[in-house]
Amino acid sequence: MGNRYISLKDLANELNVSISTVSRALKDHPDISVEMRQKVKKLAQERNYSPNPLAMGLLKQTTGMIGVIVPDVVTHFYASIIAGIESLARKKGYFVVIASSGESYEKEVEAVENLVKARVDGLIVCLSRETQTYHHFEKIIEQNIPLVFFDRVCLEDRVSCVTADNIDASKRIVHHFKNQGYKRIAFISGPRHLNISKERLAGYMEGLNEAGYPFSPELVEQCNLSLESAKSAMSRLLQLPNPPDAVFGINDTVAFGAMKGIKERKLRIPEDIGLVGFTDEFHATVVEPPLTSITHPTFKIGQEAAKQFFKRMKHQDTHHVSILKTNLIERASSVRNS
Amino acid sequence: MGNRYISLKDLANELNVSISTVSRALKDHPDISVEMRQKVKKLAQERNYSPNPLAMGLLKQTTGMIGVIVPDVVTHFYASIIAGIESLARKKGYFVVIASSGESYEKEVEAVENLVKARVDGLIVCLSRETQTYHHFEKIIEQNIPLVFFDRVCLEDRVSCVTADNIDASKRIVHHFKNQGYKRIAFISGPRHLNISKERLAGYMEGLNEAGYPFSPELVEQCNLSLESAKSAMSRLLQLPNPPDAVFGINDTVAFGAMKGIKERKLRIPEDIGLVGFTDEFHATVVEPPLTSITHPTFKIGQEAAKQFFKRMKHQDTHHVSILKTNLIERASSVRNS
DNA sequence: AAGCTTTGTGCAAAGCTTTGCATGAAGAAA
DNA sequence: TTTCTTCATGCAAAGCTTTGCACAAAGCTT
Repeated sequence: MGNRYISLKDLANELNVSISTVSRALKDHPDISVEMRQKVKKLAQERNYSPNPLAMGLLKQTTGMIGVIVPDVVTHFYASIIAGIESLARKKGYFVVIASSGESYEKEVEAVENLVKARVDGLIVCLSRETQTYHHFEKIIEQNIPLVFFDRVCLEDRVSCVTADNIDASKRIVHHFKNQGYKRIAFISGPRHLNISKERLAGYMEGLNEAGYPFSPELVEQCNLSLESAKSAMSRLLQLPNPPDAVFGINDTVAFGAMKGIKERKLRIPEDIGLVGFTDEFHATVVEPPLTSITHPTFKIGQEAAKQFFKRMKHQDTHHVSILKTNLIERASSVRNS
Repeated sequence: MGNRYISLKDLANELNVSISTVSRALKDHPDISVEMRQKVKKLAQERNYSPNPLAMGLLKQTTGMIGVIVPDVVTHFYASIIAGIESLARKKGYFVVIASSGESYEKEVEAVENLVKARVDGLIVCLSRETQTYHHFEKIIEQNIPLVFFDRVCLEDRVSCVTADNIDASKRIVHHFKNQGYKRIAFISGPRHLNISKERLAGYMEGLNEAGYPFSPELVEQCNLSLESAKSAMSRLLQLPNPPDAVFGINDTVAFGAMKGIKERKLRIPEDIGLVGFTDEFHATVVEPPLTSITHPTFKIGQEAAKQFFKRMKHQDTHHVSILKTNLIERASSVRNS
């Protein structure tokens, strides 16, 4: 019936010893006699004692919580990364508290504030698509609170970051298209200020260069990373006087948006137009046709982010940029002859 | 530089007043003079004071955390429900801590223990597919810890539960198939002990009855809710001497597994075989052909679960079974003539 | 037997907040 | 001037754990 948890005090009273004796006995402190230790442990077991994390936290000045901020929680990409973070956190006895920015700058700032007020031990963050100023994170850095970014990152010179090798990946996509005989390769990018946009664009251009293809500015379209805006971007590309015969979308949602746009025009994939996404494994296989894509090792990204986080927890002045290798997996959406 | 948070003590020292004065001033306690209140508030603002939740928690015996246990976190269905829970929790100043059972009974038990040790204020749970005994939850009930189940539920007579109207939904699926001219309707179910299996089977049978269709036991297949096992179940159905011309899968993963099984045999959907899922909105639209399905109001389920949770927090001895209406959305996978 | 070491426990502070009760001063009433 | 209010503020306990230091008793040495 009683809701109350058993405390050291309760055990101490019952055994007629002091709280400190109980505390030490439970930790096998050598000062305590062996019989006492056993007696205490037995009772603790019976009463189902577990130490109060609030008291511990107060003492140790730590909550054992990691705050994670993502643009949204329902996209498989983020859900899977969160799962990766959590797998490591749990091992270390930490909890993960998730906040969603909903791709909004204001909500991101708010989430940071809330999590800090809740005294999380640190933050793991993927920037919202709107975020262009970083005061809120600079404050975190000044306060010496561990901070790790992944995928969409900033302040790389001061905090740990985990990203995919975007340049290399984009280059490989271009080469893959070339191998499959595609000639005019378009790129649907995201907001210019995001590192993923910059890096993937750079890789795309390097790839074109290496492939001996000309760079046509009209083949680079912008979108805000939403499905709808990606679909419009695709439509614009298809309305070009000289439309592309291949498209590379900057991330999973964009790839789907592009696919919808293509299907709407009754064009065939991969015959009329090749499509490659920058996507996580799961989504790529569920659509029709299966999407050729650079697949992110999402779970691993999460784990790496957590790893960097704990490294930072140990060593105040550490930070590190992890660049994870990606995989180009060829599927039906861009393979013409097989 | 300094990592330390400002405490009431710091403010008190700086102002040469006592901690209690500061505490009361911040809450506009009438005992404190107006000037003092203003002075304190100003300094608190400047120093960016925020109360330490650990100390508050210790005092109030509450952590402001809700533990949520789901079979997995990457499935859109659960992710979206969690988002629903969180939206309400956040409003009330609570945090959500997520644990995944991975569909394993042991891990579920472990998750319950861990969350209780972490002193969550209560639990919102969807059972793992393996869970058949409920000791771990009965213990929670005895300890008077608020508990709410959703989707896969148990102990309905003692705790709040949120489910879809499974019987009604299943009936509607059968009628829909009949309207589309399908004659032999199969059902791929899950583990028998789960309420969703029982209820959806019941609805299926009632539906057949109402439709004037005979019930053929061989048309009810069992699977363990994994994609693979659902695919095998589908294969078994297709190998029947008299195979079905319509299939209804018990949930989203099963519907996808069935779809894979059907495609593998080069059968056409909906021409050769109709398919209806019990799915959340998102997945249904991303596959090809788009899946007719009973769509769960996932976000709303989460919100309702949270609502019941807070109701229980207020009133010790409350519990309530919420049954949410579902939607049958007709899409290409089961519509023959349109 | 006196003094020293060893062994086993207890005290109390720190970490932070809230809140009932006490205290002190100032002002008002007698 | 004395006593009683009133007003503003401080004290201390509670909530729980860890840990440095103090203390007491017992056993040992000389």
